Amino acid sequence: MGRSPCCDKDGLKKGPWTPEEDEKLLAYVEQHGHGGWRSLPSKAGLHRCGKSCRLRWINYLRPDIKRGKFSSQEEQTIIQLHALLGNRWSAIATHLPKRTDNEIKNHWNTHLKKRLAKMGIDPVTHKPKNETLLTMSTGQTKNVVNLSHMAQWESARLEAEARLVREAKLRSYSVRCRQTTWSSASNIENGMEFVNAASDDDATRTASCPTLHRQNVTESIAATSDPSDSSKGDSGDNDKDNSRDEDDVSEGYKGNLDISLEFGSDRVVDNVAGEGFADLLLNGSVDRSLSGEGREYSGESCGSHYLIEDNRDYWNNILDMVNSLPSDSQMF
DNA sequence: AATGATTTCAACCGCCCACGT
DNA sequence: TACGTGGGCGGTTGAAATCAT
Repeated sequence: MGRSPCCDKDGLKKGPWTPEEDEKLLAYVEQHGHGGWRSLPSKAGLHRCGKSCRLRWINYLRPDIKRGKFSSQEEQTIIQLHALLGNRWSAIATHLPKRTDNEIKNHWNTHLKKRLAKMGIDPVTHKPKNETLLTMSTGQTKNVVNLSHMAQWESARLEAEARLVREAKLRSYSVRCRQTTWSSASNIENGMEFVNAASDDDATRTASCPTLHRQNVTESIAATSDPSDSSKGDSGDNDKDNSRDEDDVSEGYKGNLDISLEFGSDRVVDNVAGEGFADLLLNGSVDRSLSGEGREYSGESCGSHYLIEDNRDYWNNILDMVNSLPSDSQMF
């Protein structure tokens, strides 16, 4: 199906925005709010395409935008999220408050990508690029190699989360934060927490209510502390408090994981993907999040103590590697 | 100081998806 | 169900800024 252009191209201005145009757009948005971009230009007295107006607002005029140099913390976050999410800039941007996807994308392309390349890491796959890397210290090499494995695993899992969300949405679930037994155990293995929210929109808006789902994690662990139970899988039998629908979701989650790469709506994935990870990266940072500080559970209760240690070391090393790099100017 | 090369980043473009009719 | 529309996304472009010679 074809579609008409978003606007009549004739007579519309392109290129850099003038201060006068900015003023008009700002004034209009302040008075009427944003949205309705197609009709906005004529209403605002702008000879611009609606898309152009939207972009200008989102990337420049929006009041909650932070401009200027990226902090090392922000750069770390971008690198780590890129390892997990790839070029999903909008998803990455949701974890960098006040930064736009465009800005992040530009920063990646102009700085971070080169930095990783300089380190011998393929910025696309986050895998070591050549054999020279093998001469690095054993631990570092191991961790870099692990990155791709973990990224692939996480991608598959996040896709499964997305599917779960879609299925849940279809069943008209009410919005809530919850944890399935399976996801609790596996997320703890990775030092991460995820939420199976019923609505992707609400999953985005309400974030993951970190406090609440931390509690849920603890509760779920307590309920499934017997490794034999979790190894049997959760079909609802060992989680009597859950509704039938929730059991269905758990089943779907487990059943779909292995085929998860076949499907996926990026936007849904993005929404889901970010929640726990944002908490991990921005609030707890790696050390705190992975060390289990202030939490009740232990990795061993899930039979995965070594995984926690492994991943913690792994991420710490990634951070160390990034931190050890001099700033852009020194490096390049 | 002049000039060419390189880098940066704002903006555009085309595509995709969700939603309404 | 098919179609039209709006909004959003990621890739790319090109002018401006910066750097190197």
